[in-house]
Amino acid sequence: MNILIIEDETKTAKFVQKGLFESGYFVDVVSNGMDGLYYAASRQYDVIILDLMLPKMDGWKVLKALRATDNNTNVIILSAISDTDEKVKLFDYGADDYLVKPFSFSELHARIKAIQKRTKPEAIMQMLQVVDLSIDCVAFKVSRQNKTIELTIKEYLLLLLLIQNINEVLNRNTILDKVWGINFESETNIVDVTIRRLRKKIDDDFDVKLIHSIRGLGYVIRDEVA
Amino acid sequence: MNILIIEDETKTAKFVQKGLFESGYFVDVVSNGMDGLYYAASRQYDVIILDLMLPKMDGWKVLKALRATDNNTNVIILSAISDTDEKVKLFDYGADDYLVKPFSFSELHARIKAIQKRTKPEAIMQMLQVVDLSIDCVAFKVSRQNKTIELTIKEYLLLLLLIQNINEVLNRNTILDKVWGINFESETNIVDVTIRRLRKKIDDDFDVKLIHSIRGLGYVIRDEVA
DNA sequence: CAGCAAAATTACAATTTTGTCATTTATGTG
DNA sequence: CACATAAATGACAAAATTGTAATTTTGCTG
Repeated sequence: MNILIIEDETKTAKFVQKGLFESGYFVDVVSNGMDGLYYAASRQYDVIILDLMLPKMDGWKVLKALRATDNNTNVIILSAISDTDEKVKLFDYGADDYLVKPFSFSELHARIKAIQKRTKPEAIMQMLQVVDLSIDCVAFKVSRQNKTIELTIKEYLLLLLLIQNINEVLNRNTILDKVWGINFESETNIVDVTIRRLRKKIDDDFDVKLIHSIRGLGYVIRDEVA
Repeated sequence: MNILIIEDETKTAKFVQKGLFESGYFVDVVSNGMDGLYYAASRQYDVIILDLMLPKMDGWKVLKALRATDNNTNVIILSAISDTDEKVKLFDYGADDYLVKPFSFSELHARIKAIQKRTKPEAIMQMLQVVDLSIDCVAFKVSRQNKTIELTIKEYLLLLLLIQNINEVLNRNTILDKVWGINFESETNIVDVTIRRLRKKIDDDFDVKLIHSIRGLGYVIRDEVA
């Protein structure tokens, strides 16, 4: 997932870039329209975030030039004002979404995910979601409530297994088999330990717990209140 | 994974129940057709294992009644005899599989897994492919010419970055930024080293090289002959 | 509520990964 | 071909991950 940000206000650009990078996107930033057009032409982006007010060539012209060259990358417009007429005209020009400054990162992120879903329904498949936890399988990124969580491979594979079998209790032998490839009798308690380490990262700091122990059986991640 | 066993022979029922439970399934057992229908209606099962010979209401009637109520849970029939006509008729009635007594537990288990696979199509997975190298992002598996390759996280992220920008030369700073999050000047040669380690695993044993160095610029993975 | 077994937790040791640095090899240029 | 520079390589140390084992806590059952 590649995103191009065309924005001259360094503060906004940095803020958006940081957030997107942490959410697992690849992000390029340019500070004027000319550079933006050049980047947009030379690489395949999934979304372009375009500020309307830019030096040299404003956002309107950039958008027009983009569409004139048959580039139909999704464009999200950042505007300083909320003006319905402007909005309508921008959509006519081929904008895909419109966001008024100032905005929160989660707002922007929601718009991007919505666009992604709209245009590439299968791309969303690489994102798994449970309650407020999301996994980007491709980028190997996990986050809960927009907070990035760093997992090790074992923790990640365990989490993935539990989520792919959501609401199903998996016993230790099944987990040992799928995550560690151990399909013979074993005295190890590595599942317990890894569950512990995973919980520390994805559950300890949150009120709603995702991982539940089922005494005598195993573990389960639930998205329902049980 | 919930399974309902409708079987009056205690011995067979116990034997199947034990095996399935130890394999991680939730199992309910009832000993006659009436109870079976009642259970099937009140809970969502993934598979129903139905004996043909039952007191009160035989397996035929149970199956018919099930399908009449639009319950299309997968049904595996247990029959005492092997009869092609019977089999055909049962499939007409809506059975999903057919097993002749006596059977081994592993036979039954294989049928259950087959049905599972048939009804729940491919798990959510994203596959990336370049030449003869493929990446299963979800399972975190990489292979080339069907040989499994074990990568570390850094190697994996580097590979992914190169592949997501296939045929594009990425310079060291870009790579440092995207894989290591280092977006300031740095004297490190970790990119070179990790490229080396990656090559050892994905290129050294193969004639066609995927990773190419571009002197003065950076690295690229190509799927075209250059 | 006592006793037991399961699960959680912690500390520790073994192993693997990661990054640095020094050295060697390769490539392009005059 | 000699020089300069870039890239490749190998050895090492630091850091992180992984698995084991012992201990504590929790939950169930009589």
